[in-house]
Amino acid sequence: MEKLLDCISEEMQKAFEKAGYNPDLGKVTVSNRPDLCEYQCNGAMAGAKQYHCAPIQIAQKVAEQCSDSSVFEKVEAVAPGFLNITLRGEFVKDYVVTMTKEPKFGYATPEKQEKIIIDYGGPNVAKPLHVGHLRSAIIGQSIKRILRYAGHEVIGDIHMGDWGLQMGLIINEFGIRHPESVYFDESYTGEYPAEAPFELSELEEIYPFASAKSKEDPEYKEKAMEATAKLQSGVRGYRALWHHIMNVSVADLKRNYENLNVDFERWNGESSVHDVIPGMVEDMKKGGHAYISEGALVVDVKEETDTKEVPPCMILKSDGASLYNTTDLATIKVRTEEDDPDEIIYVVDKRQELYFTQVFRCARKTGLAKDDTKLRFLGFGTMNGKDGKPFKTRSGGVMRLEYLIKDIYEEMYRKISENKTDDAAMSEEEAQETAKKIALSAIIYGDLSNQASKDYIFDIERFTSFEGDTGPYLLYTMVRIKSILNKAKASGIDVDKVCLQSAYGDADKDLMKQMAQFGACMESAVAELAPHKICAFLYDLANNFNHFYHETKILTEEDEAKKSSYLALLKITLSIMEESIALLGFEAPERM
RNA sequence: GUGUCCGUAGCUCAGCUGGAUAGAGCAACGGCCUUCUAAGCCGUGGGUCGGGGGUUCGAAUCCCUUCGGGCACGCCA
Repeated sequence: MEKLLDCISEEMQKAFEKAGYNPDLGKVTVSNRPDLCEYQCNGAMAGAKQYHCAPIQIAQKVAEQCSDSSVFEKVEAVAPGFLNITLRGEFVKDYVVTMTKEPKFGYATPEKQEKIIIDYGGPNVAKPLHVGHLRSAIIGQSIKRILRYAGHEVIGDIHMGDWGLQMGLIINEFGIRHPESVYFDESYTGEYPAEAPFELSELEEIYPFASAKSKEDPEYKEKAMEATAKLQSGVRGYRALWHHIMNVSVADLKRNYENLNVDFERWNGESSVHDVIPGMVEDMKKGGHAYISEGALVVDVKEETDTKEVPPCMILKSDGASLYNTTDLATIKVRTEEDDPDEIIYVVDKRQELYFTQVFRCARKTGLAKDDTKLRFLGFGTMNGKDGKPFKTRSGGVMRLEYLIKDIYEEMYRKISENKTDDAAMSEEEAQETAKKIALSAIIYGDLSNQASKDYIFDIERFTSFEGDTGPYLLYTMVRIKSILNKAKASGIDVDKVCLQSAYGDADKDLMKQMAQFGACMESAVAELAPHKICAFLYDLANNFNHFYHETKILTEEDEAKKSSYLALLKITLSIMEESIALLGFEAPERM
């Protein structure tokens, strides 16, 4: 359905036309002076020059044309030329009623349904997820849900780091520790054991150990590189070991991402495009795009309009090895051939912007990506600690994502246990489930309510205090609504039959006006890939609701029509909130 | 050095397709629980929107300049 502001603007445009002015001037916006009016139109001032008269005169003439509108309750011309608009309660109420009858509350989804791949997550195999992985996961997942809501076909691909030197490091170190292991016996031709020869904990210990050692010991690093080469060339034992590493590691990654309510349709990584790299490189050479520069194979990606120097895109290092750009290009090739997406979105640290500019240009130039495939870089900022520097643990180390989640969960659990205001005590199981939901809302909302592209400060104290503009505040609001609806049911009211009657006062009218912004909110969130717009909308909605809640006695209301209308309003508020927080990636408990 | 992003209340941030008295949250202070969950609500104090020019009837918002900061800038990812 049409957005609320568009409906109002159309009405205003008619008034401009009737008054003899250009209808384009009739654009209406939400008032920035809510004490004066609900909506405003500044077109009279914009048009003053065009019509060579004082803006207030135009405004007055237009206002006169609005007197018998079914939309406007009141339109006032105010100096120097504002048009201050108040809507009819009936109009707002009817709009909201229509919303509830439409799918997705009347949000008009884009006409063209696209096939979109989102590349996010980007964990490294055999390395625990740390806080640096949080943003990509949460933002990517939310965008996936938002785009699906808009009707697109969306595929999430985790794009693991599972093929480079890190794997060689692990295999090499494992070989040093277990030289007798069958995987290193080159004469062995039998089946390898199905069971992995290590536990996750050992894997997690090996990698940082090997990584540190390789930096100090060149000979050790040489061995690890040899192991990498052997793996990549297909040595059986190395491949078998690699599969074990993958299985153990991926199982753990899945578990961790599940805790964040994050999932992927594709668990591909660098390894999955390894085989297409040689052919791709050949094509680039044959096509005349790739040439040797300073020993490395590169493709020029400069453009005339550049305001800065854009270095060439490197395809192979001077030692002939592939690198990050190579696998990303090969991934584009595979995706184009297998999926032929309309768009690929990369949810990656914003510091990689230049690299992706190079990769995108190279992919276009060499024909790996079709001209009409959009390649979009969505860079996110760093998650900093209270000191404004990248987030660290107290001891200065990198914090594991698991521990961060656990800390917040425990704090939540403690609060729930303290807060025994409810008549029936929670079971242990319910308390844990509830704490989990609240903790997740705190983490996700804390992240998504910031603009993705900006750095933000992740202040644990603030996030565990849960007051004000936070996820738990939203959940609390929803739990309140659920509680009232449950009590209404218990008192014998058929909650399915209640319906919106009218806007009785400012509080319920304001709440309805806020709901009516849903379509516009979704539209901009989709267009700009901006979950924070949904956060802002939700926060406003919750504020409006809480204001209404404190102004209004609902269950004790004696006028049945009013009571029914209020209860209907609660139901709509709740369902809009439920649908919205689901797009962010969390859900509300029954009580808290 | 080049490019890029940012600089708004004590702190963390909105607002930035130009509009009327620049908004939230936290922190501070003062109210509101015998009545639908006080993780809430209402109120008070707090800002020359980094500085300086310009465009405009009107600038936090657009342009220029300057200062301060982050980040990136060919063999890491």
